Amino acid sequence: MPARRIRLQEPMKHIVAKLLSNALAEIPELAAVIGDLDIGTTVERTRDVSHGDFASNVAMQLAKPARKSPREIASSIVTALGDNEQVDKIEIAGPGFINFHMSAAAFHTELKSVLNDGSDYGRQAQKERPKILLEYISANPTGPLHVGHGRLAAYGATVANLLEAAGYSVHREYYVNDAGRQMDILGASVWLRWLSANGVNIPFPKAAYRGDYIRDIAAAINDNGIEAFGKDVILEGVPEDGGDGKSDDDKAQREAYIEALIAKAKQLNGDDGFDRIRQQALESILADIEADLAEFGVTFDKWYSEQSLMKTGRIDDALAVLEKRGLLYKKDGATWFPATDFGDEKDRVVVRENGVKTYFASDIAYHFDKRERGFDYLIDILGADHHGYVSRVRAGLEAMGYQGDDLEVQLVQFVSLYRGGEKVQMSTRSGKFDTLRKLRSEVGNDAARFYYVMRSNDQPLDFDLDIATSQSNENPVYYIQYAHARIARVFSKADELDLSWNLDNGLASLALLIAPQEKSLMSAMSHYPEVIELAARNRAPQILVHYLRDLVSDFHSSYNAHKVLGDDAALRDARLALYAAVKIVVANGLHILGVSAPEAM
RNA sequence: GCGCCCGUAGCUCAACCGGAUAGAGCACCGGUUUUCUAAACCGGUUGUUGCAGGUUCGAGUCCUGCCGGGCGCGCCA
Repeated sequence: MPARRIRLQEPMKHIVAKLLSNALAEIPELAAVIGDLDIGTTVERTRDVSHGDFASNVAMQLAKPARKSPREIASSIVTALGDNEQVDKIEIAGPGFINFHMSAAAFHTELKSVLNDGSDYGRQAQKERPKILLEYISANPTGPLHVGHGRLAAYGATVANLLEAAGYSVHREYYVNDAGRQMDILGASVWLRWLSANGVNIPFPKAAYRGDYIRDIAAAINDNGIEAFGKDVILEGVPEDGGDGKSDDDKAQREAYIEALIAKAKQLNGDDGFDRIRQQALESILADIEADLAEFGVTFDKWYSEQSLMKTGRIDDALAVLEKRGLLYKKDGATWFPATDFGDEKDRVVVRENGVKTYFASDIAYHFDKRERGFDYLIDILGADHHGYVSRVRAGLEAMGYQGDDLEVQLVQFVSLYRGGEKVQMSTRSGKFDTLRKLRSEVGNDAARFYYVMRSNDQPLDFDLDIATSQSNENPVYYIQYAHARIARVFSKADELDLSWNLDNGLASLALLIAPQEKSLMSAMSHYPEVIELAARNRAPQILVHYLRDLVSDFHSSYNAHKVLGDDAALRDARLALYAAVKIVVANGLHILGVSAPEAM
């Protein structure tokens, strides 16, 4: 089989932009006032078919600098545009829009590109820069992922796919908070559950990790060398646990209790012994998270460990850089970073009075390290509750000598599950439906991936389990997948009927596709590369979701209106060519969303 | 109190660095298959874009104030 030649076709929109640029270049008085206006951004798809296929508002944009009326400018541009085989008609309309009616030949060319490029259709040529580092999820490794992390996962993975399709190099990274106090709490939690399983029952701290998975980890750890100390030995000198209340006293007492037990765990097991428990717990949880995500189609180029950041001295290095620049000061025994000098609202502690470096110190070092590793542009995808960190991490980057603008943060709002019209409670204790794994097993990976990105990330998401699991027309993910399966069925039916598809004949007969449904389907299909570009630029997967639904709707209309496997071979082959192309576009779009494109349903 | 995000049709949501008459799905009503998958299609109804101003050729989109909701404001992570 000959290698298929991949020719990365520019989106149709760029064709129009290029025509406009060429025309403008021929009009000196306009060329002089374009400035940094990007002609491409003036071109958009029309909403109304009577306005043609594309419209540009460039004449309106240039009206002010050129000090002429928009229509006058439009008129001279249209004259300079002249004739082109890809454009049937150019009109000036409304306040000064230039409307382009594309030729059938232009759409046929696009259809051929789809068939030629196949799974690469819609992919743009590789850009050298910026090299993007996309960090997402980065959930603490203290337990299984919950449904909120699922949204971060689906959103991050899809944005990464979109950016790659748009030609960027994307490095996917998960930051593992495997250092610090919470790891101690995790270790102590597992230790106490292990003791309990070995007959030593210590009142389980309210501030510890209480999930059942902790017992499972405790049961599974290699406990060689761990000793079941007596209750009185362990509790000696340890204060009582605090109450359930939200008062500062209760809180402080709960902290004191777990803190004392952590100290005891280290003392009795030795630092090495406790470290072994802690690391086993961590590895077990990380393995679970990684497997969970892999099943969900979410993978990373690097799992970046906070421990490694410490061990390699990068945190100390970062603090040394700040120190050298005079950007650290002492107050109340702690070391502070003057974040207010860089636009944050408060100064921040980087080393606590007790000598322990804060999470923020790691964060500065980590983001500094990202830039030092050669990534030009950093995107962090965070839960909406983390928005307070944005300005301080930016401040850190700036203090380290980079631009704050090098860091973009996309915040993802919370997820609520609904079943039977009722909000599903997700507290860990009543915990019917808290984990991503449970959600995936109930609704399936496809529906979960799809629903998570169906809404804009800055809107809270109401995830309706009834709709996501229903196999009906209420469920958009099935609607789209069904179109793909339907097309696959047409081709297998053609084989059954011995109506083998002649591609060349089909391509030569595209001019027969003149039904309104077919024309709008061809037009819709040609949007795809622009949709990818737009969705990538806006970090907005829902744009792709909406597009696919619209595209598929056009397909279903066409399918219902026109029988494909008819007697007229030329028309049949042309329609099969169209459907083959639609199938490719649907598959490509679903692939970016991480949703399967089934051949049969 | 201060900061960030949000407010669009009965419901859930779109709307491309500001563009032409603000669009879909669901729900509701009626219709379509001797034909390639009816998980489909066709037709019908839905708006003071939270409120009030401002910026301009043009505002759901930008600015100001207010109302309503979410989140954040630790020597926690």
